[in-house]
Parts: sequence; C-alpha cells; structure tokens
Amino acid sequence: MTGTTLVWLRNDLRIADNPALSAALKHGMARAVHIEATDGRLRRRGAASRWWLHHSLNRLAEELAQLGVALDTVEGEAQTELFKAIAAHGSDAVYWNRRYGRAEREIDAAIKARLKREGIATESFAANVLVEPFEMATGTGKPYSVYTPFWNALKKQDIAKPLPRPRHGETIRPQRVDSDYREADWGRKLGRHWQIGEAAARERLDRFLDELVLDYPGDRDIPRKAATSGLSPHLAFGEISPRQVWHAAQAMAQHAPAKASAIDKFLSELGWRDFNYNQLYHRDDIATVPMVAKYGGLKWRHADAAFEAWQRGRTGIPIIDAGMREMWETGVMHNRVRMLTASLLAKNLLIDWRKGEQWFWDTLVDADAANNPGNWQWVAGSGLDASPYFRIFNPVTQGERFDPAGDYVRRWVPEVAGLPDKLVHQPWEAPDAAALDYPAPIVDLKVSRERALEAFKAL
DNA sequence: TGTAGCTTTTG
DNA sequence: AAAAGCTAC
Repeated sequence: MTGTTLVWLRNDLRIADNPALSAALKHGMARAVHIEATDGRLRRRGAASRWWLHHSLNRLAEELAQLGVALDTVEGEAQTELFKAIAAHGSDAVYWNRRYGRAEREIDAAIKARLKREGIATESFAANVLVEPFEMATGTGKPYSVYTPFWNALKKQDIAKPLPRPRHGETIRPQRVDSDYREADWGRKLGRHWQIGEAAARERLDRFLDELVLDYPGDRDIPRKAATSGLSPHLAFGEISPRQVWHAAQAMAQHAPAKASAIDKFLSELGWRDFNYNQLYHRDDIATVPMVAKYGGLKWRHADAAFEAWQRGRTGIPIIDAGMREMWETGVMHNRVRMLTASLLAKNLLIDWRKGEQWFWDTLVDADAANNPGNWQWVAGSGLDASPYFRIFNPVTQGERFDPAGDYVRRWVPEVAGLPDKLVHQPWEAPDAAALDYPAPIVDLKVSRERALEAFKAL
C-alpha cells in the first residue's frame, strides 16, 4: 500500500481524459489541489476568468468527491503552496499535466527537481494539446512558422485517444471550495449565458456535432447565428480536452460522411489552438513581444479617449460597438467580430495591440494564454503566418457582408435598431443622424486606413 | 479570413 | 449600369 498521491490541477479541470488524475487513482489514494498562483512571473488571471474558475472548481469538487478525491483550492506562490499540501497530506507522489508557457515550465521544472531531491515521486503527462509543441518540427528541425504545413503535419500525427473517466472510488462529501470569492453583479450577469463544467462542455460538443457542424463552414462567420461550437471557455479551463474534441469529431465524420468536410474545417480551427501553443512554447512572451521583430518598431498612438470608447462600445461604429458590448455582457465575442474590433484598434486607431489584448484578457471567459495574444498578433500583423499588414477590415463592408439584415448590430446596439438595413452599419449617413442617441464615429475609416498603411509600410 | 480603384465583361 | 476581374497596398 502506498501513500496519497497529490494531483496538481491547473488548466485541466476535468475527470475524463485527465492522465494525471487517472494515474494517481491507479496508484492508490489520491487528493487534488488547485493553486491560484501568485508567482510574479506568471500572468494573473483576468476578472472574467476568475469568475469562471470559481464556478468550475466548485463543479469539479463535486465530481471529484464522487471518486473519493478531495479537492483543495488555495492561493499563493506555487512551490510554497504545493509543498504545504504535500506535507499536510503526507503525499509520496505528485502528478500533473504539462503546461507550455516558459515561466510555467520553469516553475514546474524547479518543483520537479525539489521533489526528486526530497524523494517524492513525480510524473507529468501530456493532456492539454493535440500534440505537444516539442513533438512538432519542420524538416529542418525548426518550429513551424506557417500554419498550413503545421496543420498538414499535425493531421499526420497520432493523436492520443482520450482516457475514459476513471472508475469510482468511495464517494466522499464534496469540499466546499475555499476562497474569498464573492459573486458580483458582473458574475451574475455572465452566469445567465453559461453552463460551466465538464458535463456542460461535453453536452455542448455533442450538440455541435449532432446539429450544427454541417453548417459550420457556411455559417461560422455570421455573428447573428449560433453556428460555432462555443467550446472556447471549456477548452481554456480544460473542462474538455482538445483530444476529446478531436476524436469525437473524427468518430462523427466516420459515422456521418456528409459531415466530414465540415468537420475538417472545424478541426483546422482547433489546430490553430495547437499552433498558438507552439508559438507560446518557443517564444519568450507571446503577450508582449512581437513574433516578427520588425513590428516592434511601430509607433503606436496614445489615444486614451479613443481606447476607452473602444472598450466601452462607444466608437460610433455599430458592428464594433456590438462586439465590445457582447463581450462585456456575455464574456465572449463572435470570432469575426473579434477580428474586426482588433483590426480597428491596431490599424485604424493605431493603438498598441497589447492594450487590446489585455482588455480581452480581462473580459473574456475564454481568455487563453496562447490563443488570446496569438490571435491579437495575427490581426496586428506581427504574429506568425499573420494577416498581412495591408488587410484592414472596413467594418461597414464587413457588417453588410456578414450581418446583412443588421440583426446582430440591432441586438447589441439598440440606438441604431430603428434605422433601415442600408443605414444600420453606417448610421452617420442617416439624414437624422444627429438625432440618434449614438456617438459620431471616433475615426474616419478612409483616412485612418491610409494612415495605417503608411505606418505599417514604413517598417 | 481584405479593400479600393481601376478595367473588362455582361446584360 | 452593374457585375466581375485584376492588382497594389
């Protein structure tokens, strides 16, 4: 008989396909700990993520209790808190699933070294990406810098089959998650839009594959439609693993060949997540350093009033304001509108993309350390295989193309709801524009487009 | 996964 | 006159 194995949970808040948890239960008695780490080198979670985390941990504690596993939740420096938990429970082994940021890897490596010195068994597992970044390299041994060859190589890899839910142990009473978290109005508002936790994630995946995926390629760009999977926050917290998504989707493609090409399109978007994790793994700090060095020379404008108008959804450009308000209200924003709002900030407004990235980090429930900065760098042109600098979205044209009847804009920007379709994306053209309770646009799209082309071309 | 300005084609 | 095609940014 062995002692207690401690499972150190991070962004892997699930029971099924959790290799560290499964291995610990095989080993004998298990306990779990989640440490909200305050290490200075780690990026602090944003406000929307803290809300989601609180509820996700509560759901997980109930699930773990059914397996006889207690979950402790603490806040503090990672190494200190982990060794406190080891001492408190007399653990003789510590397991975790790997993470890929540089600071996280260094912290984990230091802890692993200390565990070895102290004679405590330790093991880490692959769990949170399709293929681990160090398994992916081009023919010349370098990290991929272009998505398409990365994706083609990824598809050829043997993607691990997800592990089943581990067998039940003795059910225990769930721990109350111990934190000073207090539900604020904002959290109650977000709560109207989400079911949190592993079971909800699985239901969402199944419903998407059953009912939505066939129309995904055609409808995914239409923000009015709920045509996307909606899995992003569940993936960000590891309530579902990308391997589970991958294999469920492949099984559906086998079972329903008519859906195969749509499923391939969907999975290629999941592939971007792995591509972003590859960037995170190989670079110092994806959230602050341009992946392509020459973009570091761009002279960003300091325009506080414009930035605040952007944050609050008061730019006077309906589809931009709709997106920013959708994010504030629900904790997510439709993907196409993310591209539009980011392009407006980084290009038309020439405001540093890192400011926008930080706002998204704070307000998105799906804020992800690789995807959020990776996608911002993509839009800003400084990322790997990024959008070319001269691609500057026109939010009027984009609105007319992807929200032709104006439903999306009318939902989030009631000030323009009464305008006819032709004007709803450019209310400033309305004869009685001044009478609307809606700001005039904070930038001239044509002039600011020219300015951005100049600034980027100069690099 | 773009836009704008121009030219050419089409009805 | 509008749609479609082409090309620089």
